[in-house]
Amino acid sequence: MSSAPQSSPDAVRASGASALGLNSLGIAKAPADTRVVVAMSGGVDSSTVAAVLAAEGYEVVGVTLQLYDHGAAVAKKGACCAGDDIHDARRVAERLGIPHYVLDYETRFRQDVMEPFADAYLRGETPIPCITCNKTVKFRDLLAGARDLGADALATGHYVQRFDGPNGPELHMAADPARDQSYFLYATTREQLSMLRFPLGHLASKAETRALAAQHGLAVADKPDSQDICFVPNGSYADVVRKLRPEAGEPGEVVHVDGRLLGKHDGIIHFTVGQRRGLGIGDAATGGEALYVVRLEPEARRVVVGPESALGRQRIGLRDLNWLAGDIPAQGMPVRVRIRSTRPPAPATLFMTHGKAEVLLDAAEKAVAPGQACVIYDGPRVLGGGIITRDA
RNA sequence: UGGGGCGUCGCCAAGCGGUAAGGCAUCGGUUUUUGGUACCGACAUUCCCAGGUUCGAAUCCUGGCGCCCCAG
Repeated sequence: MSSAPQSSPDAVRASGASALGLNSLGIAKAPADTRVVVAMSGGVDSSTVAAVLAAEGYEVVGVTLQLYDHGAAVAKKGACCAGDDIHDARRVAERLGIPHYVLDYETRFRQDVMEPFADAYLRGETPIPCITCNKTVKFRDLLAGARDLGADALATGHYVQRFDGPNGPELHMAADPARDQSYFLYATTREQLSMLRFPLGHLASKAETRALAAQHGLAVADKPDSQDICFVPNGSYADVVRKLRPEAGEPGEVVHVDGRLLGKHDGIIHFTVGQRRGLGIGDAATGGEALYVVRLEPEARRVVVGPESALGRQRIGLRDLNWLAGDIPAQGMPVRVRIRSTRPPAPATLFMTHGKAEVLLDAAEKAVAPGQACVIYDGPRVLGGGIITRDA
């Protein structure tokens, strides 16, 4: 027995949880009387969640969202990948003997995730569709669907932890820092959090998840991790943008920060701040130094490039702030922030002035891209976050 | 057609008789539940062309060709 079943998968921090009669999901009911909807993507993680909860005796209902159809979204011949994953989810549910529903969310996914994704690129931003998806389709719509099904909780396979703190639910990083997905979930509201459960967040590694999957005899135990944008099958997100917004792809100029015209590009949507490769100015007199995209000027359809030294930014404006903690003092609040998912949080100060959130990094970070998320932490706890704006 | 300089990978560039550095770009891969970054690997049997000298030349000689500068 590697992982003791009695150790709660969604560890409840409040001492004496069991004394209060709470089950492993922190709900005051016996597992058999607790209905949990599991968002099953067809991958290892969510399948394992379903298996573990079912084994603990919960009344598990599997739900899989049909979000897109490759045949329609992008011109791709052959099988529908979304279909394969749905099939995998169904097989897991069958094996576990739990009911399984497939909800057709294609329309709202297109409207709430894919189109905003394309529009962001047209504005010269670099969107994170996964965050938009979590925020809308999953934790707004699916959560509502779970309520309609009479569920007590909605569980997912995300690597993030939820604790019941003194002032309500808290969102924390996963126990395994290498696997942590809190960057993608900062936009979850406290209300959503109260019903959400993340049973994998406390695991020490993904290997444990795969081991659990194998233990429960799941065929998906060895399924490769998913990566890249789910609705972009061939790696070319620009194709998807053009398909959704035919007016994208207007050519423009590539200009050096020192004013020199270096060349032309075939659409601002192909670029993001910090990007080095694919600038198409190899023959230009660059003095042999690497050039990066420093900023995008969508109005002029201009891509401004410069040396690595021109990439730093210390002040970051945020919009659409989601805040999960208490008041932000007028004189600012010392925090740590992530401006990309793969780096550890860096020290900064958060200011709230005239209802506008702004972050001042202790040290400049390179390649801060508008449209990306800036997630704010206090140690492992997620305090909130927002979308990086273009203004400095 | 007087004088001087130069022609090495797509771009920049080292080499100066001993068997083609490096950077940029490009391509491939790894990392990554976004984009991007970073990292790893691949990238001139050949040095404007043709002869010659030499055991051996991108490096020396001769002749072409092509650029650039100065003077006319």
